[in-house]
Amino acid sequence: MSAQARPVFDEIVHAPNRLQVCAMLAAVEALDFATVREALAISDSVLSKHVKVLADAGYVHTAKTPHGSRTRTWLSLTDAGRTALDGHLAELRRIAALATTP
Amino acid sequence: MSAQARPVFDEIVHAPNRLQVCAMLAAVEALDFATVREALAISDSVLSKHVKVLADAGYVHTAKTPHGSRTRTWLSLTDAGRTALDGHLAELRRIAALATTP
DNA sequence: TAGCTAGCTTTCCAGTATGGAAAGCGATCC
DNA sequence: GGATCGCTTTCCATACTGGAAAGCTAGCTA
Repeated sequence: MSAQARPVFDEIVHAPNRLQVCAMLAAVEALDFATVREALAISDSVLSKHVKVLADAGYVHTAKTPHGSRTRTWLSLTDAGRTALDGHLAELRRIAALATTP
Repeated sequence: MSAQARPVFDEIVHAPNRLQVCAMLAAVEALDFATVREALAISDSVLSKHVKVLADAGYVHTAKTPHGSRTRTWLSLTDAGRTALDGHLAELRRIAALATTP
């Protein structure tokens, strides 16, 4: 799966919080907004803005589903998002490899 | 050697250009200013500022040596720098591991 | 129907980071 | 005394972050 993606440094994915969001989402089908927000310990507004950045980039898909009486927003990584994350992680590995004396 | 450093996310190391500088320096004894600047394809001022940030954090040591008639500035990772880099890479690996479905 | 609430969104408002260009500076070289 | 090299620092403009607060919508509740 994330075997050999083309190493591409992706600024959108690199931001600390977004990197974590992407990594969390990559492991599962979907996660709801509140779960991610609590995992990262950031405010609603901040997560909302990061999700918007990822969604605008086409990396994350959001879906609102009725949950009990309320609505719940589910976040999931799109194919493009997975490709971007894999590529970015590959680039990080490449850079990390520089840190190892030949 | 960078086997199991304590995973600590380091903002100073995380910035793209600085991450590369640290990774490059980790692999060798030292590199000179111009070599690093060309490798990253950034301006003098930008590299100088990043080096200053790393030096202020105690992560990089700079030394000027006479080279021919001119002076050359050598950059090298300090022990603290290596520890920070190793810890940061460990944290990135930890995050990356989240991206792998259990 | 008029509130009230949960669950995001958007706006507002700093504070910080980044980058290039240009000006500086000390040490040669001519 | 210039001109250069090799960084440093300053200047300036843009972009990113984050929290607080105001907004919005849908579904209760009285």
